[in-house]
Amino acid sequence: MTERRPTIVDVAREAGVSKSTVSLVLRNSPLVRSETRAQVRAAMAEIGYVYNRAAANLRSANAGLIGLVINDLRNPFFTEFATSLQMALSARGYAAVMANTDEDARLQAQVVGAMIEHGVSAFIISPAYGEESATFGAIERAAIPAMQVLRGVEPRRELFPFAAPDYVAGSRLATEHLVRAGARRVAFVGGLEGRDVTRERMSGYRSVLSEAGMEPLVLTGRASRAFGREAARRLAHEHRGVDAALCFNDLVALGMLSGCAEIDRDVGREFKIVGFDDIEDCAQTWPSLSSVHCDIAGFGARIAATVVDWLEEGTAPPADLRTPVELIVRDSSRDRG
Amino acid sequence: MTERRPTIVDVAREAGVSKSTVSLVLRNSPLVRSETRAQVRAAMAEIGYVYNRAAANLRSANAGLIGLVINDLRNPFFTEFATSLQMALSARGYAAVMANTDEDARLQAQVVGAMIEHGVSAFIISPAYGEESATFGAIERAAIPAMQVLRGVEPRRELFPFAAPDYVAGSRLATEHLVRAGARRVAFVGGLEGRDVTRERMSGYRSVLSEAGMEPLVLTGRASRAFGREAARRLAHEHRGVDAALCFNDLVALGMLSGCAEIDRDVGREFKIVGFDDIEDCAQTWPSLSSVHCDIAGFGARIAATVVDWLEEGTAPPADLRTPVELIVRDSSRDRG
DNA sequence: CTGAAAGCGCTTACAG
DNA sequence: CTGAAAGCGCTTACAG
Repeated sequence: MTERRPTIVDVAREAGVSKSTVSLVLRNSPLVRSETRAQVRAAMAEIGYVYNRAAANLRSANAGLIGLVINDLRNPFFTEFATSLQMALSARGYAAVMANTDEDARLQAQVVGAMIEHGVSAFIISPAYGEESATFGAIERAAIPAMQVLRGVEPRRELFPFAAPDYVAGSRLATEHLVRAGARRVAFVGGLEGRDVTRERMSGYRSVLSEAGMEPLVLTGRASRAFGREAARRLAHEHRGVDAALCFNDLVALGMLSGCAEIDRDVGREFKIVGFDDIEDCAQTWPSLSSVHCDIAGFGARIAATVVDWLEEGTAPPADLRTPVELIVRDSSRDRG
Repeated sequence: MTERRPTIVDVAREAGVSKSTVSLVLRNSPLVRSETRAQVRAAMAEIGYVYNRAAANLRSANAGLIGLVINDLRNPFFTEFATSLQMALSARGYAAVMANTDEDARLQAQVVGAMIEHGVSAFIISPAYGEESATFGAIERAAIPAMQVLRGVEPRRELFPFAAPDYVAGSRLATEHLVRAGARRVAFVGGLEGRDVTRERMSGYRSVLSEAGMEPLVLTGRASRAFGREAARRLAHEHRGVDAALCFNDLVALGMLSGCAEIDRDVGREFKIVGFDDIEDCAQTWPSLSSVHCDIAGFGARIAATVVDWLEEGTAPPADLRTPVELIVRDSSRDRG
């Protein structure tokens, strides 16, 4: 089981040509006569040749490996993003080295270092908050193209272009919807203080409320089901006037749904909830969950295309790209029957 | 931004030694005097040297890249597995190239081919059902160690060792629990007919029921929330006698929970539900979901260790490894207050 | 303990 | 259209 893999020299011998010719065939060069090409291909099949990209990469560039570094790969929003991105890359002939950093900037710097050693051609990174200079400094020194997605922590956007769904527009849409649906008091629930994404997802909420002359009420906290559940209880006990909530993300909203079920609070008529991201679960819960649809699958595919174009055509992405979002209204924010 | 990366030759020049010595330092060889080692390390830091694994791999073996091929990466069970595995590999100095195959055997063969070109040192594969020979044939020809996990589709287990949680034991535990809790009629819900995993998760159910002298009722179907939801309705309308269900997995069970909420069927006392896998959501729903805990995070870490040992020590994994499972009883299968 | 040389499997000019 | 030669950045014996 451990005999040596055939190389282009073996193929050349089998096909009766020089190894340069084999190399040209591999690279689909038009210089090779089609007969010769066929001969070479046949020889490759015959002896079971497999291309060695590492060796090729040593001479040329573009290893065809993309590093995908994600702050929380267990969160379904990021999972969907990473999966869609990986599949789109694969369709374009690229493989993805993926790593979860668990929101740990130190771990992030470490995995990025490892990926640089592995010779990735580009990075796509949804960064952890915290000490970012180790990570981006290393990428910069290695002169590897890198995009920040979903979150931007490194301010030099010309060097590390940023792309994300339009969070501000999404929170506007959701808040307008709640106000129009008759909510008297709308809370914003979840998301950690001081982070850009929280700020953006809150800002549309704040401006709509202020336009409507309504008072905001913000409960910041971890973006988890557990926090959402607890928040549902707190709102019911400490803020009886609140009859609607825009959540930082769907996990918080799903937690609130559980919390409301637990305290037997009717969601839809009595209390309205809108999530953010529109992960798959939203359509399957009872009641189903209204959410800001970020088309994260499409976003992933788009980022894949952007990065591949960057590598292949040299067309750098815009410094700050926002993709459109849309509100999906379901039972959690409307009267049903 | 595009100047050439420093190589060991540059380091050697800077440190005033030969490039062989630099190489020995890189490989932590004890042959190098510690003073020299320090000099070399200082030189590397000074000029910003980064190790090029692709080049190293050309001479030696073990690229330190592991291929992780997963049938459904969006499913939280597999996400948790892949993430835990990747993080454990990373801690051991390995990077993971990951790909989702979306249950498509053709796509699987394609990504496996790409990973072989990238020179992965081993595969860990949760295979799609269907035509497996293209995939495993290619791995065999390339002589790359490969483990099948969670599902076994290739029968030659000496060549492609298999590991999974003990599904049979889990379904026994769950069924015994339901019977002991007073269920009169227990259904098995979800899982596609004819697949090994379905068969195993059903077999413990069947044997316990037969020991208890109870009739089985099986509703096979996709392992999705949507199917579970529909099944909850069907059971309520067409099989009124059924007062408990063991689900193929947690997604089906979560769907049943939604379905029961929808038709206002009380889960816990009136109707008992147990899921399988114990994904994170189980503890957060209302009512919380009983489930067979597979410790998938621990399983992922264990597989990482197994494969690394295989590569580094040459200790091949057992042909068929089953890891223990445990039943977590929550509100969905007990009377609460 | 350290250095000079060959070679891993490719690609890239450069001749022909 | 095809071949001979050099080189990518490392590691590996082999001398010293």
